[in-house]
Amino acid sequence: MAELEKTFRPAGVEAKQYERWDRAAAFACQVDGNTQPYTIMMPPPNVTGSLHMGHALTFTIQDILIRWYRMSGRDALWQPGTDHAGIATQMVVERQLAEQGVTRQDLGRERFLDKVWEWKGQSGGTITRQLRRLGASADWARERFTMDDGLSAAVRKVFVQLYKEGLIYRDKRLVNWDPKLHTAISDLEVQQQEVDGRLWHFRYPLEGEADRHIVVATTRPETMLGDSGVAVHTEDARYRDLVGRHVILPLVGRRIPIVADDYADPEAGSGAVKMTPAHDFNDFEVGRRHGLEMINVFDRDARVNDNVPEAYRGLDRYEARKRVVADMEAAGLLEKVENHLHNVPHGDRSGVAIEPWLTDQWFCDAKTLAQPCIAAVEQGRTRFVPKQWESVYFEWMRNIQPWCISRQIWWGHQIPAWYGPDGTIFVEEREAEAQAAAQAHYGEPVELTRDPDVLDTWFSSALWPFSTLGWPEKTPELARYYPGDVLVTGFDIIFFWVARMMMMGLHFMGEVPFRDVYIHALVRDQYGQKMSKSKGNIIDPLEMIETYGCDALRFTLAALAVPGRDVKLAPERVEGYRNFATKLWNAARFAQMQQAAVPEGFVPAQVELTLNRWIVSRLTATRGKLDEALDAYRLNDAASLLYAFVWHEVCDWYLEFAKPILQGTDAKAAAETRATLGWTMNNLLRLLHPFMPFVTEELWEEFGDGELLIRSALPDSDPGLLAPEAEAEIGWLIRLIGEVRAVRSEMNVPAAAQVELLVKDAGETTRNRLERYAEVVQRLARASGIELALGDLPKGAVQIVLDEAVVVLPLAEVIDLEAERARLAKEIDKVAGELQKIDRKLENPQFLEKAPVEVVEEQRQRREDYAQTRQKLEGALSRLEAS
RNA sequence: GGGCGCGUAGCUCAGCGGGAGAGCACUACGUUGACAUCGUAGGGGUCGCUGGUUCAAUCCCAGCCGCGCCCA
Repeated sequence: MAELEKTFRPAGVEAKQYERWDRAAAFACQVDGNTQPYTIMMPPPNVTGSLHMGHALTFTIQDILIRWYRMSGRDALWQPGTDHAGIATQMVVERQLAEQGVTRQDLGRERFLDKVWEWKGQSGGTITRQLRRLGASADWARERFTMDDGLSAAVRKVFVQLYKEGLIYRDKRLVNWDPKLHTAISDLEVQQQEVDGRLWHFRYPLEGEADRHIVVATTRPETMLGDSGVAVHTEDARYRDLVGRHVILPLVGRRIPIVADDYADPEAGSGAVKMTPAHDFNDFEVGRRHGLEMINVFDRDARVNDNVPEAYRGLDRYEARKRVVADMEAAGLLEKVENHLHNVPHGDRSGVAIEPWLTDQWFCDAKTLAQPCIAAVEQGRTRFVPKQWESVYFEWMRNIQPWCISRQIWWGHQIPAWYGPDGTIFVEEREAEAQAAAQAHYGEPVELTRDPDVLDTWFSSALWPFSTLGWPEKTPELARYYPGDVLVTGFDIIFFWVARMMMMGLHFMGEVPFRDVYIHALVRDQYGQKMSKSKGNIIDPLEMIETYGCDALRFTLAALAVPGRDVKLAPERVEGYRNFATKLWNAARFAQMQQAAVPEGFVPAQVELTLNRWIVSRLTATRGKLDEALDAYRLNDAASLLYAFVWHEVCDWYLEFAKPILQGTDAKAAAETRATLGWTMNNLLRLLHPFMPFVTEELWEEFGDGELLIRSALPDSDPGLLAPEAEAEIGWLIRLIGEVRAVRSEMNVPAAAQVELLVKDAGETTRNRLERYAEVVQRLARASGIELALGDLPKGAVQIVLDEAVVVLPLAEVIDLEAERARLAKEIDKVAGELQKIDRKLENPQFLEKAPVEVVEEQRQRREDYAQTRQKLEGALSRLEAS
């Protein structure tokens, strides 16, 4: 490889390396292989989507895991794809048509769907293209779309089977109706929004006692047109005599009963509540209990319909509200109006207030399907990380409501249900089968009409963990990759994906769809605010990639991905990790200049120099800790380990210590160090690759073995490579240099000045080490020479205590004696303070008796170390006083 | 109202029973051939408050104060 440039330029490298991986089919799983699979089902992003920071986080995490386990020797499958996003996609295409003045009704269903497919062909690949820029190593050859033929067949089969098992049914119930999009939506697609509203208190006159009233309060006056009762609490003494009597509904004139029901809160307002069973979920339940009439007063646009007095018909619900209030006031029946902050349900796509509306819809019996899902998590067959999310999951699953799965739109899986002339329903996978069933039912062929509705998009997403593997066919993929190892997603999606994939997976596969569910946090801005267009605080991942490089963004996200905590992102963080990439790049550049390379047959266990044994040991230790961190989904720990190892061990010390050897006269030592440096680069690139795939693959061209890094193995984790004695020795060396540097700096010794080091009281080990590392110590501590101090010390010397020895810097000309005295005194104080704390413990009989022996032993050891240090420091101080 | 979580250095956060840590920011010095997207050193913390448990509490428990999120 040509000489590396001075800085790493991500742009060209990213495109080039991704292309190499792609060409080599490096993302492909090995269905016929015999290694253990590792499977991640990518929660399919919305086909209309484009990459935002939340995607960047979740897919970076998934990619790190998949690359790590691929390099661990597992047969990795990361199944990618997109979902068809029924409402969102239909809206996009309808908006385009609207620009040409065309509605979907103008085109008709079939031609409209052609348009949607056309749009999907042109624009549906945005998000997956952007995922590639993020470095996602998904098995793109296996990409699926929820509307693919195979996945659609799976949807029909599931629908039919659940219908025949009684777990899907048609029912007339209140649903969340979106009056703008004209479709029902599920509870989960409804967002509560806080609204500054009003609370109107109305007087309803009692039947037969027109001057006596019962006061009800409402935030939605227009719904009174559909009132069919008033409820009071069973125990409410104020109204006891009124229960069973009637009021005359003002403006309408309807006679409606007063019922006793514990839903009415005696503490709230007057204690009496109006009941509109056809337009409120709570009222619906109360109405059912008391047989109240369900009076639907709105049409599909939420305009008042013909079930009300003529004056209000055709009014929009908000116009109707004004009108009702005005008329009530005019009639003297408006008692008071209060300001009232309350939550109003809004459609998450349309943004308009949802109208609870009585319609015929298809429902899925989620409660029944949820039972095995609850058990699976209770039994630990699926595990949440972090664990506390279990309770959110349980809470949802245990209180789950029927799932409304039909949507009154065109884009999606049309419900495989046909109606006979008398409305009899025939649910079959294909029309011919429905025809046959109808013929059997009626005794003759009849004309059937297909249900025009489509299914909730999440109905098909729920099948993703097995439909993408070929189900209902018994494919080798299905046998091999189900269940998956982990589902990675944000907590806001537990109900959408996790819960529903669990339901369908358990029901149709008889086994959980994934062993682990790793829930990560949301990405917020640096102030902890949710990123949103209206706040203008969006950080665009693609912009970050362009500015700092993909590796920097990925490493940042990994470093901030603490389980169970929100990710607060600031561009400066990305910049910092860009610097890290540069640091790595320059270390590699140095290694290249030194012609570092792993020679044929190099065995790291056989290196002899302590320095080389040290770095082999450190790398091996780091690798072990990385394994633990990844296993626990602690990507932030993994990122810090890598950062600290590369920067603060390899760059700060190993390279510096290696320099004199590489440039020295001992050819054997130089050769071994060149080899070990090559080995170190080679192996740290492997460790870093899942986190920073591009820069590492690029450098691998220099330090690798000709194969692609993405397909290489992680380093050997042989504990035999650990070398505690080498770690002790190099640790001592680092401390020595650090202490000398600190003292020089504190004493304001000019950086360029060389200072002699004298060492007093050195034991044998220290003497040997001093001899061995004289050259590096001189170089890194800017020492002119190192001598053992045998006789008297020079006057005005600075003294450093290092274990049993005292390092002396004769700085008579430079130092301020008083300052040095103060420095030593301060250190003695610090050490004395520690000693005092330890002594208090050791003198406490309770401590000696009750604390574990190893803790007591540890404290004794610490005491001894501190005592030695204090003695040495005091010696140093008295020598200073004497001089 | 119910539930979950968070308050540790100026900022962003690790740690979560026995020695207060990192990154960034800040200050001083420094271009010695990998790197100024850098190097060396340094300052900076009653670990929100109050009690309790314990030989020992930033860490466990309770209460309080402040903040966030989810569900109703």
